[in-house]
Amino acid sequence: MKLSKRKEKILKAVVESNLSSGEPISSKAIQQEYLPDVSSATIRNELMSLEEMGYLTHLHTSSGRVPTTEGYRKYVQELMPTKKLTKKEVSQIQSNFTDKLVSLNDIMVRSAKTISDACNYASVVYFGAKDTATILQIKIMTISDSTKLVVVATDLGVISEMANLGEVSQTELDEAGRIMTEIFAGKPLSSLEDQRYRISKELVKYKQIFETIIDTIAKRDNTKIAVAGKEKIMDYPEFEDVNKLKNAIKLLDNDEKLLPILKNSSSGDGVEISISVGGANDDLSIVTATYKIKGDKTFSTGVVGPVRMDYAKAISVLKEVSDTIKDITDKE
Amino acid sequence: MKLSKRKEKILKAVVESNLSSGEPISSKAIQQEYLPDVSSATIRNELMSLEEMGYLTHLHTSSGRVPTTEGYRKYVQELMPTKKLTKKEVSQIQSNFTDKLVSLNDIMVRSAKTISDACNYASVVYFGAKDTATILQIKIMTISDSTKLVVVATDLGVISEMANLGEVSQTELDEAGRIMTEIFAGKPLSSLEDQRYRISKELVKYKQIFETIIDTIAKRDNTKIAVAGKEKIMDYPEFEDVNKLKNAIKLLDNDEKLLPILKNSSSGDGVEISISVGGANDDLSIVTATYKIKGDKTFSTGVVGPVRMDYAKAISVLKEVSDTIKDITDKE
DNA sequence: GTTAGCAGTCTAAATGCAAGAGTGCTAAAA
DNA sequence: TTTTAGCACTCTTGCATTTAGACTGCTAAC
Repeated sequence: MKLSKRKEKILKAVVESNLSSGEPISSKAIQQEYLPDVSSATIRNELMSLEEMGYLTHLHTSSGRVPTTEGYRKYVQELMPTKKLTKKEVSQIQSNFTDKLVSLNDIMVRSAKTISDACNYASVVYFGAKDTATILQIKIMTISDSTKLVVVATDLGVISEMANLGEVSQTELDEAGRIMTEIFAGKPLSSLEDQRYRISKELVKYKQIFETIIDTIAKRDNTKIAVAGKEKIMDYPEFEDVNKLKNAIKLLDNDEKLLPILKNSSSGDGVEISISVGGANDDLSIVTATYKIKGDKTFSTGVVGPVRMDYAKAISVLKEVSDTIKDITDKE
Repeated sequence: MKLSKRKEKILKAVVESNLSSGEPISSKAIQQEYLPDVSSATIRNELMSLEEMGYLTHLHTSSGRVPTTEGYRKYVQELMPTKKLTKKEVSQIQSNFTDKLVSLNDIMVRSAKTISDACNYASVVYFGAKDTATILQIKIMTISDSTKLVVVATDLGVISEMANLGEVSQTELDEAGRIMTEIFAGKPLSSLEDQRYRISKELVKYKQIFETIIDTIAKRDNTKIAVAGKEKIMDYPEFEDVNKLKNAIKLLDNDEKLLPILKNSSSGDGVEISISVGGANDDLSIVTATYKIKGDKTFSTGVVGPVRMDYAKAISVLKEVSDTIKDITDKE
């Protein structure tokens, strides 16, 4: 439904006022600060109408208006001005990616840190590409009698993990690596898990080695999400409430909870905003930007902050970071 | 100063009551629950005396007594009963270390998780041994044209990290690895940093490679402390206060703040208790256990919880974990 | 369609009161 | 000298009441 110009102005005023102060706003204040040309009574009428539409709400009879989640959504979708980052901010972001990133983990961790620093909220990075990264080569190296190092090189970076394979000669390890490379080269990383059954049946000789390697890589993959800047959101006034703070931290510390939210909101390509995510976490918003790199590999970045956060800035930062990552990974 | 038997009993009663309830205790309650043989008036006199000595305090005229930090200290040092872990608890702890640990990181992370789970507080692990681990071998492997994998094997486990060394042949890498092994084998890990100047001067040919490797390993080493179970302490009632909660989380999220506390309290060998650590963090206690493994390498484990925590249990858990780690590392 | 004006509602802060908890002191008992 | 009973005193906590102030919603006039 299309709002009248004046209703748009008023909704915008309510949201922006709430964004900066966190307090409800009265009809009189709207008149004084945003719309001096009409009377507060007229604004009151409009407010009532916007409230009926579900964009605003009322805490009690004599309190000013605050936007509903719906109101926020309308704002970010239709009314919000875009914000351009300053040159300084852009170069600040880019400077975090000047040295070459060699492991998948590096990219995630670095991105998360960069985003969080740039917009002063917490940030999450989900590198969906991790599952679909294309395997290039698998090597196993001898470290000590029983400890071996498994290295999986992919088109997006390298994963290396120690594994305890027992006493196996380097010759055998080389062969095992060669065979695994033959089977998996060109396939996505996730195929390691998927084809576990087939492999262990087909290649009886190295069954034990394969299984250990698959377990090791799979285990390593458990930390799927990089989170940065948790401490940053603690200072926003909405988290003066202990329970809200606890909820926020528990969410950010828990990959299992975070993942569905991230995956869900990043269904489309591009920027998506989820306001009031999670049942108990009414006070958290997540702005996500999902991009494809190297063709079809998803890369989701997100800013996690209070519902009244600077959405415009968050979006700009995410776009900048995503573009930078894209540049890096596609260049190679 | 030695306390009379009765004063000891009363101090013990106040501390233990406070430990379990978190509330101040009155003279009458002490009489009923701990010392039925004397009147509450007598207890009141003793309480006054203990207060003068600095072990107890008073929130206001008509409130019961709570222990001071000094009182807690006296308690844990002289009055606390030792607590034996149940068989179940012991095997629970040991079961976390059954599969072989191959990297230094593994040991830290696993220990932290185990401790936190066993006593339901947050835990920190500082593997001082990391700096002094003896280097056994250094290898550099080719992953792609420019990306190489640096592997440093030590007596305590392996460190592997990706580095961008540019286009160098495997032959050269082998030689560089061989030379570095020759120089560093038998020396502590920290010598990599320490001898940076000497090396880069002595071995001009591989200077670039050496420096990159040293940087890489040093960078990796930045995360010196493993922290686990942050979310566990959030549910203790003392952290209903937002600021206390914030302080606790900020401390646990900040290695730079944590390290001096850990290093400091683990100056001696064995168990140490720091109550009310950090200026603003009056409500956190850290119980640390520091041990030497493989001769002279320090390994500090710690339990971080509210001041009124189950110290006896924490100590037992730390001892058990430390013993287990010692077994593992010394066996090899 | 817009506005002024006002009654009505709700909050938030201040005030006062009563009940209860626990101490500190005194004087008597052991 | 130590212990105890008893009581006055202090402070907290919870509750009810009041008051001032902030806004709205409605009505009637512009």
